[in-house]
Amino acid sequence: MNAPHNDILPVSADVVVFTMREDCLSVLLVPEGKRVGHRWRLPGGLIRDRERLDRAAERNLQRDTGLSGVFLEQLYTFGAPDRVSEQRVITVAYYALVSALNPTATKQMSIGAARLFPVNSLPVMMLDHDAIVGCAHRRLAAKLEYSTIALQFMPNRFPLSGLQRVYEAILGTALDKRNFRKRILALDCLEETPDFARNGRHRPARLYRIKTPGRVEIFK
Amino acid sequence: MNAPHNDILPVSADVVVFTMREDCLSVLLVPEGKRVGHRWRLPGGLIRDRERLDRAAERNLQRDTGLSGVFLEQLYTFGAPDRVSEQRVITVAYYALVSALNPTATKQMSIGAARLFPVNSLPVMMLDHDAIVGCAHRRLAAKLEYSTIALQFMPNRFPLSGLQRVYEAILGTALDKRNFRKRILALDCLEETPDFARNGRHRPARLYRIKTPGRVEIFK
DNA sequence: CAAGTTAGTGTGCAAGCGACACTATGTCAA
DNA sequence: TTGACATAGTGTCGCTTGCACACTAACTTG
Repeated sequence: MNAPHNDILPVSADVVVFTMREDCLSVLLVPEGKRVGHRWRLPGGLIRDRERLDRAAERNLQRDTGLSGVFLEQLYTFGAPDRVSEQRVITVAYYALVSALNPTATKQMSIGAARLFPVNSLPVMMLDHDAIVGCAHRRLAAKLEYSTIALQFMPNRFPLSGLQRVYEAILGTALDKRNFRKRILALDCLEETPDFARNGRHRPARLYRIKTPGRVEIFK
Repeated sequence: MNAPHNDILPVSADVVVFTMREDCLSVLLVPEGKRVGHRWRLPGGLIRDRERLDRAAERNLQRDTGLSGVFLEQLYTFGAPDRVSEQRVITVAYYALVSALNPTATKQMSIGAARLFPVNSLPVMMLDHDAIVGCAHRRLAAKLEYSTIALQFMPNRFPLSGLQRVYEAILGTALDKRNFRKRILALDCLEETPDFARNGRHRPARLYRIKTPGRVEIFK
């Protein structure tokens, strides 16, 4: 019996995976079908009976893209019935942040048919997935102001200018270098390493490391 | 066939209704059953096929409590399977704010078996409904800082001291009168009326009115 | 060694925030 | 009528915070 029982609905957990590619905030999408001219969709899929919501998001993300062990937070639940053609689906949307230079994640992401798209030039997407991406982008930008969430994009060691480029890519605006450094260092969430990044014909940049990796601090 | 189909789940929309009673932030609950010693639960119920999520919240809220036309926002979606005894239910939680002196709402609320409980002395509740109320309370307190959401609790005309008591009840802390008035008036969301509240043996208080009722401003 | 490129640093001003105490105006009771 | 009581209403000062703003440092490469 495939027809939905009354008041019992399919529920999917879909994930907006953000990562930084070439200083551009990008989203990981998977093809909706195999034909040419297909649309794209968020990685995700149906939640199983007796499965935790966040576990369902992780599982479907791994199935669709190979990614696992990433930072994941619930975003919003979408469920307007007019969003669908045939079968109504409720979507519990999550967003994930992936470090750009995480080799494991990068390898995982490049395995399947998934592709990265810059958030400012997204392809045609299934259902209301474009609205979900927009919602996630706004949430992410808002969280920059009162949390250390942007550190999730950073590799183990990085220069402050790299972090600044992350902020600028998400916010879509340029930031003053001095004010940015003052503000970030005042958070007391980074510490100097003895090392420097030597690349390019210019002065090397001090590398920093996150004091408590994997932990997102909220400050009001 | 009542057993759930695989990957098809019951989804409920439940509502945390906040209102102010006797200067105390309170939540509207309905009895889980009719026996003595029953637990209490949030008003809410299953989402129907082809029904918008927020419409389902409104419909179930009206059915359980008689309330309608209130301020309603999505809170979070809860769905750990261990939260349940028999049947796993996913809950899309909403929160609603009701003006204390709204006679229509007050009348509606007093019709059924629903009862108001101060948020600091809640009864034993079904499933994880206590966690949902806690989550809603934290969200509400956070929104006081960057929005005019508290005005949803106020009647048509009210003194500033009344609004201050709302803030204090939600935050659980006392606020300085002069700083509070400065801050609220600086938002430019209220305007004086020519009238005063004359109650009690003391100086009457100027009554204010909301410039754009029904509209919650966000200021970052 | 000159040109090019990014790293790194401090100050001053304006706005906002919190601490803080007294006068004003009504009611009510003696 | 007057005194006691209760809440309304008002301004300043110091501190912190946010923002604008320009130059020197250090490396690479030709």
